[in-house]
Amino acid sequence: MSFEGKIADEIRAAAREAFDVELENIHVERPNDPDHGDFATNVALANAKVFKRNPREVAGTLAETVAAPFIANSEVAGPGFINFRLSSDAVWEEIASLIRTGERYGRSEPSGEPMQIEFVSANPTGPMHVGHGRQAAYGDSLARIMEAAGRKVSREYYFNDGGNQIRLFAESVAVRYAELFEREWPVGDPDSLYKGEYVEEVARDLSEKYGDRFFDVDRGEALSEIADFSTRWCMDDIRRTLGRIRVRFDNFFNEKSLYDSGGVEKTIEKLKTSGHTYEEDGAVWLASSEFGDDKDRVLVKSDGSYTYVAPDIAYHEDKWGRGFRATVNILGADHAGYTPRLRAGIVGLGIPGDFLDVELVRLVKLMREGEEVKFSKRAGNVVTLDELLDEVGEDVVRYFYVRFSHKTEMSFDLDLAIKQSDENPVFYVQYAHARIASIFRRAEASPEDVGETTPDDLASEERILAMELLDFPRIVKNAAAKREVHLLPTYLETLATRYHQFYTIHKVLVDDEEVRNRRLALCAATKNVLKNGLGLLGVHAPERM
RNA sequence: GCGCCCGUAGCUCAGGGGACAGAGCAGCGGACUUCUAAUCCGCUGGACGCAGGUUCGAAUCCUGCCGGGCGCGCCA
Repeated sequence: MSFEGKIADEIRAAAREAFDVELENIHVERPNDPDHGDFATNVALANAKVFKRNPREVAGTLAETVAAPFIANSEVAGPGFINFRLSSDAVWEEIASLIRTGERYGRSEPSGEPMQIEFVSANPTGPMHVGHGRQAAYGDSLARIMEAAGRKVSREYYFNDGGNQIRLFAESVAVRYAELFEREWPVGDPDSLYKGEYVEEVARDLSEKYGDRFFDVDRGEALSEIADFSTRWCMDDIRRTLGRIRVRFDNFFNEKSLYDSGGVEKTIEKLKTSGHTYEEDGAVWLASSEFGDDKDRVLVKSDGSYTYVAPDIAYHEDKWGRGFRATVNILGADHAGYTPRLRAGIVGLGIPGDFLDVELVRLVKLMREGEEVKFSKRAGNVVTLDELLDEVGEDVVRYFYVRFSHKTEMSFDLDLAIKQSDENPVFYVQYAHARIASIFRRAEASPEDVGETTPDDLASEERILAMELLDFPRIVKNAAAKREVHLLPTYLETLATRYHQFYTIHKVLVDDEEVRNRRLALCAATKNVLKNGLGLLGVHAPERM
């Protein structure tokens, strides 16, 4: 059990003993100011009404009543806080346990329902751009954190390989393809075509593989084959890029399979039967406004084709059918208005609305030379994730993406990112790890070999470092519960600071064996936590820098 | 206009209803004969957007306003 939990138990017992009061929700926290002890609680203040006494007086009595071997000292401070200081033995016992636990330190026992996290889900109509990158980094890190918190997680990528955008993309490729043979491929509206350079690349690969055969077959058939080829090309490209930043998926789910299996049709029929649809102007509408949407939405267009939401509802029904009961959808913030209609469809099928649990990731504002770079996929002026990775490197990119709350708009200054890449906070954290590795090389010892050592009295920097290390499991749990990945980078930077401060003041490899062993143990513990923490973000913990 | 999100140091951002609001970058000044100076220490820097409310106590919770972002297609 954590120290917070143990202290809460002690206080509960003390309140019972001294005041015959049963306390609930005892809040124990780590104070910002080290002068306020290792832990503090506001129970006397928060429960002033229950105690019907002066908070300072209550705190004084509780502080006196609390008696446990792991508490070295408890005292009243300020308006009625109780500050606790742990015994060095108790702290050290935890550090020893931390080292023994190794890579499992910070991980919880399996608990909770299996969870499915859907993220990225970028359409295969082009390369991943910097906005997708943020969703990929956030989603994958969240998945890792959830797993550490004990959940079983399935990562899924849903991709749209049918529909209007795909048709447009296939036409775009076809036009380039035709150009390679100095022929024309007639299209409706040239302005709506995709324009990136990669379109030409796809066309070139297409021509290399199939030659000019698409001029001889039926246009619709040709286009369908070109669409298959082009979407596969893009998905391969996307998978390769995801691999670069160490993002993996358990399942790639394609929209087309829902058409092929008749799933979309079945879902629409079910919605019709349930009475939540109606026909108007030749289209089938979902009465989504009954379920909190601003207005009703079209499911089946008057030309018989489906809107995007139709297969997506079927997809979520499929998720439910596969037995998932806890899901998270990670979407770009530009999809905020889309959620209510999807939820309406799900509820219309009799599935609980909270089955659709959405986490919106704010878009990335790209700056170049102080100017915002506006981009659009179709116009082809995107900054791709690959370009960014080429320029600043995988660890920097992954770390930088999740350093800030996914809820805040993030501006990514490309020039600054390149120029300052060696000042990026990720190196600060990694450097602490590399420094420790260097010490163990020098000591010809392995962090795993560090046995039990007595704490003696810990120096201030040693104690502060130790307390920070012991906070790691709580940070992981909290990040999982709040789905705030950025709490980890924030924590890791604080931890690295504590280590660098310790390192500057105390030499590890001293002659005094007891001191040396104690400091090596702290190094081993720090190395372990840094590695585990960086691992949750998909960032390397280098042995040398 | 309606809905969701966001306003904290010059910039990028942390901040579990509590004890003097923090970090990094930028600026200024120090510290390498010593386990990696990609580091450390100090200084400068703030109406926590504004106004009310709840509370013993609000950057944090509630309401209203102001400012910004996104959404409001038979696009995805």
